[in-house]
Amino acid sequence: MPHSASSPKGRPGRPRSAAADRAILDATRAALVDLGWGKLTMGDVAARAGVAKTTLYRRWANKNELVVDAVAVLFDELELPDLGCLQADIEGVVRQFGALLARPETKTALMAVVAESTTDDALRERIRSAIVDRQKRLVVLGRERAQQRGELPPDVPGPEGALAAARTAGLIFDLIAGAIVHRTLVTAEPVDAEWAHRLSTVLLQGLGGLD
Amino acid sequence: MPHSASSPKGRPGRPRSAAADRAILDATRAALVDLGWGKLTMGDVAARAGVAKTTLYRRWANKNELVVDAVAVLFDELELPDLGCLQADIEGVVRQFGALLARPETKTALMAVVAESTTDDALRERIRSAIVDRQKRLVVLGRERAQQRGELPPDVPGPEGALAAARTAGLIFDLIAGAIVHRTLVTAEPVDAEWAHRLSTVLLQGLGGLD
Amino acid sequence: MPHSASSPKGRPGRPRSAAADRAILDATRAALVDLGWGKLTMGDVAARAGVAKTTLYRRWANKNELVVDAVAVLFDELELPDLGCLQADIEGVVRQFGALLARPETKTALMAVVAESTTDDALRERIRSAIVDRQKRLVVLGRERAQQRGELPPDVPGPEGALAAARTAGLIFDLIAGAIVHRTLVTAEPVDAEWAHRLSTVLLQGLGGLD
Amino acid sequence: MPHSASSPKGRPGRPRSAAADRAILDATRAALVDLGWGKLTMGDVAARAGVAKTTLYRRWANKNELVVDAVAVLFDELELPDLGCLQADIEGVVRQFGALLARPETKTALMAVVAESTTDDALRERIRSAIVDRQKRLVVLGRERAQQRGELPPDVPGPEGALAAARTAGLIFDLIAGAIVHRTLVTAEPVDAEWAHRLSTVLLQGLGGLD
DNA sequence: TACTAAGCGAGACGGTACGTCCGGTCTTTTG
DNA sequence: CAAAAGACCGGACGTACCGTCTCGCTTAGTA
Repeated sequence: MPHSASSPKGRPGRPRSAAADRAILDATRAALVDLGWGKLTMGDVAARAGVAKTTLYRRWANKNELVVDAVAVLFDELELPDLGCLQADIEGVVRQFGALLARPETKTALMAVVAESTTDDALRERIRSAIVDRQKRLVVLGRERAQQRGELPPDVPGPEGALAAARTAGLIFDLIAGAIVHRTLVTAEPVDAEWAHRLSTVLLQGLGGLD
Repeated sequence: MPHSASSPKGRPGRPRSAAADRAILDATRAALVDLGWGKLTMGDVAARAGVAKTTLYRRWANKNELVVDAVAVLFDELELPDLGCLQADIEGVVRQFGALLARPETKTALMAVVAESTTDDALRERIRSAIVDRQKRLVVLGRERAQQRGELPPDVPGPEGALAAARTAGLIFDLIAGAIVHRTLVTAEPVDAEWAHRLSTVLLQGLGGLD
Repeated sequence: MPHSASSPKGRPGRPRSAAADRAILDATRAALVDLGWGKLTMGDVAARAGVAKTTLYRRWANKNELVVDAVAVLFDELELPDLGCLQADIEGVVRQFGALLARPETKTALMAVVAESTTDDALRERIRSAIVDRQKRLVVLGRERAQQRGELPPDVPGPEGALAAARTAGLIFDLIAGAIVHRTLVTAEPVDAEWAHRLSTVLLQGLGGLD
Repeated sequence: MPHSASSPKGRPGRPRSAAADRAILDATRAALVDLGWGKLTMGDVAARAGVAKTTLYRRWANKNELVVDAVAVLFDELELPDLGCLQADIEGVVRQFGALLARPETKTALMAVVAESTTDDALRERIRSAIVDRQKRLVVLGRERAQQRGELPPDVPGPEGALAAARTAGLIFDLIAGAIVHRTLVTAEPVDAEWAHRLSTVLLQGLGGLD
């Protein structure tokens, strides 16, 4: 998602190199792994990508924008495979997310980007739209599937029902994502099958208590 | 915790100024609030503290060490007030932690420090010992209190019982801290009384399901 | 004479700014007059030149190199005007050199640079090639003119004659330059017409005594 | 000549260590040889002397004062031995001065101190009184001896005679000292017996031509 | 086929902060 | 008191990046 002129067609002049785009994003992720956010430099990314610094700045306004774009795509690989029952589905996605965060590139990328966002509202917004909100779909999808299977009661109809559903989805998202992130980055212990099972057990059991 | 020579007594030469220590740490926290990690500069901290840059470097080897030390103390204020029942205790600590993270200084500090730690093992260890582990005591204490009240069954005696208890404490810590951090820093919505209540409800209900 | 890549043609990238070169050298001379070698700082020179400090360091490796280059050109203005007879020629060049060293920029520059060279062989070589050797031409030229006028006997032919001529030229150069420098910088009295006359008289008279 | 309190006797308190004085001056000369003026640091001198920096500053107000004092004594060893005739006397003192300046400590010291003086009038005055003027006695003494031997005519009596004598002495001093210094420090070739002989020849022959 | 507009590599540019070093002062304890 | 030790402030050092700029050259589409 480099910030280019809008009309991709018929613009005069030499077109941007798609290969450069790819090389830059790959180089950014590689540099992030090797160096972390703080030590990553635009010059180094350019050199890794075999590209001039100008080519970076023609596409992204600054380091933040570039890194967020380079990182966002990493989180798109999460899926909710249908494993037959809600608990299995939850465990599956927990393990997936845990595995994702176990990779140094994603770990570094996520934390760096979130940290930088604490004092940069525009960046925070970009992160939310590019990364976080795209994953909430997993919670919504899992809930729908469970309702179809009869494991969860259907939504209360009407606006207050929808509101309650949204609130619960938000809580679950914070719980799952937060627990995984905390275990990975702060506690620094692995998200293994056993831990995923215990987490999903607590969640399922606990959610019953929310009216 | 500046890295000073060990023997505080009878060393020859002019002793380090304790006032400078304090001024520097205060200035660091203030700068962190105003500027965030990335923009914070040693020169600025020195100027705020009314101190020469050399005085900073005499005490801390670099920015990371200084900021971690400046930040660590902020998390010591968390307590577990006895509110009569386990749910109230949990809600209380959740709200406390939420309020703590709502302050810009703590929010910025925590994330910055954690992010930096993803590529710096020494820093990660320093964080864990200086910040994280000191808060696990809250979970342990809450559990003991609830057992005394009869709200939770006593620990199974023997080593495997202790192990199970430790594992559960770890899960709870990740769940509570993770959810609060995630809500505050990623979802960017407040930890209010209502959310704290829902979280504690899920937790209490869910914990019953673990064996 | 900034230390740049050799080929001035067809090099890729933005070319060095010639205006910056000039501004820096001018600023260096000005700073040298105002502050002297010891107090001269690269930051100050950069500020006077309206240039970033990096631009200085891109061209010169350090203060010494910069100042020598800035100073060297000052000594190129010396000439040997044909005043009709040898004594007048000598007096002319003595007065010229005296006037040159009377200017604070040249005085400061020369001494500073020579002093620094006493412990820096590379610097000494740079000075000799950039400043000193270029002035020996005056002695050689004056001798040739006087021989054409018949005021001095022609060189003895053969290698030993050339050697003797070179030795004498060296002695004369040390005598003239040394006396002027010493009077200006150590004795700190002016090189006026009368002193120039007395010096040239001693020299002319004295040179007759060499074989 | 450290700037000490005036009364050396009966002062209360612990007396200054004379050993420290000597150690400091020796260390200063040594440091000057090793490092040159520019790189010489007070801390280094103190360390070499096995003395605290405070002890330096208690005796000398700053680097300049210390170095000039350390250097001045070096030039006191010049003498004018009576070799029987004027030319031999001159050659003798030329060789002596040449040998003196061949030593790195004197070479460095003299130039450094002179260079620093070009922008510091107080320092220049201190140098003149401590170093230069003390050597003019050699010229005056040589002249007197030659007059007693009948090699030079006696001074013209009266004030204008004295003035002329002083002027000539000044010229000779500038010529001799200047030529030696220039050859040693700029031309960077040795003052050997042959060169000394040629210099004295030119001088003696040339001086006959004055009035 | 030439023209034109933009992309591109290279690298200079003005800034800003880094972490180090030194000058000269101040504050301790020890003699 | 002096001396040794060393902390202190101030300020310059030379380096590293940032994000911008100016070159000469390449690569399209349009005339």
